[in-house]
Amino acid sequence: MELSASMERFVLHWGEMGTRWGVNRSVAQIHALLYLSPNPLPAEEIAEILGIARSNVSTSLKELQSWKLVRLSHALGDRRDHFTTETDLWQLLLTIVEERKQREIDPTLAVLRQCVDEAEDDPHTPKEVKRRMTRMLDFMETLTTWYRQMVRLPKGTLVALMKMGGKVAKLVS
Amino acid sequence: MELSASMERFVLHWGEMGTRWGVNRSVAQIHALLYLSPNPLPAEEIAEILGIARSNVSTSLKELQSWKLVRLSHALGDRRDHFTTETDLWQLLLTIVEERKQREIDPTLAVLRQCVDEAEDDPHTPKEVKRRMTRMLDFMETLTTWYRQMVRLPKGTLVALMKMGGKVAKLVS
DNA sequence: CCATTGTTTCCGTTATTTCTGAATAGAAGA
DNA sequence: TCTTCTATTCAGAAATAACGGAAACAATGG
Repeated sequence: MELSASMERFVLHWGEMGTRWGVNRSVAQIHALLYLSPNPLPAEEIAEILGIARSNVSTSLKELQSWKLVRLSHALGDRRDHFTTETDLWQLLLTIVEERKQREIDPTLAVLRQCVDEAEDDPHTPKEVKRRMTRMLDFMETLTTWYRQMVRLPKGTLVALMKMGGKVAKLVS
Repeated sequence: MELSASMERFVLHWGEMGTRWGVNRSVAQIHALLYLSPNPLPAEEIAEILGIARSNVSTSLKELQSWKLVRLSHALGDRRDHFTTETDLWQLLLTIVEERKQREIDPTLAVLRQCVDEAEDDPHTPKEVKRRMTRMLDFMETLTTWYRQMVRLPKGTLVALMKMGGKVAKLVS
């Protein structure tokens, strides 16, 4: 496959965005390419299209697989692995959020609990500081509780709720 | 100010999290420190506490100010600038989201529109690819529309909605 | 088995980012 | 005006991350 101008723009921009969110450029580019590609691509071809080393593609695909963003597939009569990514963007979003939660939010909650516990009866930590740590913990717990409930809803409900936008506010009043 | 063990843990972890989200370690550490600090801190003191160069603190504070996460303040009889950060975490979240939207989402939408336009009558871009670009654009527009409506609600309403959790789903059925 | 094809790992190189210390600029007070 | 205190800028050093190529490894088919 040869990239058209707009495909190239898409892929390059995605790579750029990746770096701003803590994902390296190659990884993000590969993800973008797979998202656009109508058919699964073998690593070799990804390397060619993006002009990066085959080994780099291998590493990046492993990374993407660890994020559950890329799946393996095979074509008849072809020994090579082919790769695809989720094309349902709602599902994609949920996967990314879930994965980041597990990798970053959960450990952060653990650290916060540890901080709050440790500070509890430590005379070196000012009262106000304890209060702020506790507030941060509570805040993040509120958000994750909300997240857990939202993620459990059927996807259709979720989409419908979002499309309602501000109208949900009526519920509160 | 001297950091207690739990304060140090908090600050270090925050720094670590920063790097995972595209914010550099010093910037995130300074933000964490200011969040904990009961009173505004001068740059000099921040440098001492965190053990980083004064110049680095200056740069990082500028960065934080550009994100609207840090404000300047002054103490009587002290020529030095002092710095504080938002302690209302809802407000903090909104600020970060708004800023990232402006810096990353809006430009991405622009690029996506450009991609879709350009691909429109370009024979080199397969039909399916066009469809996927369009789907991405629609998806991100749906999310930002939702965001714009949510952010307009009074903070109390927002909090209340979130605390309701999955119960809002009743609205849909 | 062996040859071939495909994949991953490893390590040195390159590129990028972050950080520091020195120099500079700017304010405030004497 | 001169001095002192504070803040910023900047060039290079240090640290980190990304990348490529070679070699090792694994799987398949003959």
